[in-house]
Amino acid sequence: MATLLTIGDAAKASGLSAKMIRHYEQSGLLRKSARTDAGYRLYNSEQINQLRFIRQARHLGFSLADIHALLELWQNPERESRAVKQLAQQHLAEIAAKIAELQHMQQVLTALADSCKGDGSPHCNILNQLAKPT
Amino acid sequence: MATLLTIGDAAKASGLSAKMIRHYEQSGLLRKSARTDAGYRLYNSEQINQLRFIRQARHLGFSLADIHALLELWQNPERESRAVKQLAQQHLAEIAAKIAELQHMQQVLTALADSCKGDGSPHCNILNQLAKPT
DNA sequence: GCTAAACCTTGCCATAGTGGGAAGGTCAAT
DNA sequence: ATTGACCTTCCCACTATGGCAAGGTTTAGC
Repeated sequence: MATLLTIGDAAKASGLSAKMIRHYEQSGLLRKSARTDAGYRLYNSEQINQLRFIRQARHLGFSLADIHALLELWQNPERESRAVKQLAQQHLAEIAAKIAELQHMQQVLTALADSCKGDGSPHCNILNQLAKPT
Repeated sequence: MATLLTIGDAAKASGLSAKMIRHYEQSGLLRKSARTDAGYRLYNSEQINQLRFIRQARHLGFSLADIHALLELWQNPERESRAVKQLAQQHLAEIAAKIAELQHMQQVLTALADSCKGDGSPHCNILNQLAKPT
């Protein structure tokens, strides 16, 4: 039997918020769902799977644009896994870049914080360093 | 002598964009600058130093709200370095949290990508895993 | 049958930080 | 006087998410 869920239940089942499900539909990530006579959105189990897919991809940090592409690949039996892997690797490169940037901040700021006594006196190397003309 | 720079030159001198300098003023981070008769903003060397301060703090990933606080501490001779260090450490905690999150993504996605052949066939573990009901 | 709670709908606004662009004024050099 | 490079303000865009408001619907209790 086809169990159809309203958006609130679909949200619970998928781990997304109802708000975001509407947003994904509106931004073209999801096709428009069926509606009750009263206009309530209804989701079948295949759509619930799509929502889960989206949630997991968001968890991995994929952008909505990437997820759009991933969804299309997923639903295309003619896909080449090459395309999927390429998306993943591009995303991995972005992740690595962000990590590197954050680690640089971490390193510099840790050094600064270590050289600041953090007591009641006004002297502070963090401020001095920020103020230093590059 | 008081060398006054227009916003474009102040941007070059500080490494910020003119656009952002206006934005920082508008959002209360900077006090309103002097103006020429024609309404052009003018910046003195102390203000250029503030702009550099902001740029360096942005470089370390501080939010504008944090920078607001840092600027006030910087300009307050009565400050306690404790307060500065606390801001830095809170920010370091956020950085560490973001790094951890990204590293988690990295780890999971790397494993998935490794298990995807990336050839001309449709089979792909990345998609399978994303589709798996948690 | 009525009412209240818990849903649902759309639409607008906000966030943080940055960029783009338009329409118009100004200044310096030719 | 003209031209190009400035400057001004104002509005819009992005990403992904949340909040709120005004209104319709459904369900449960009385």
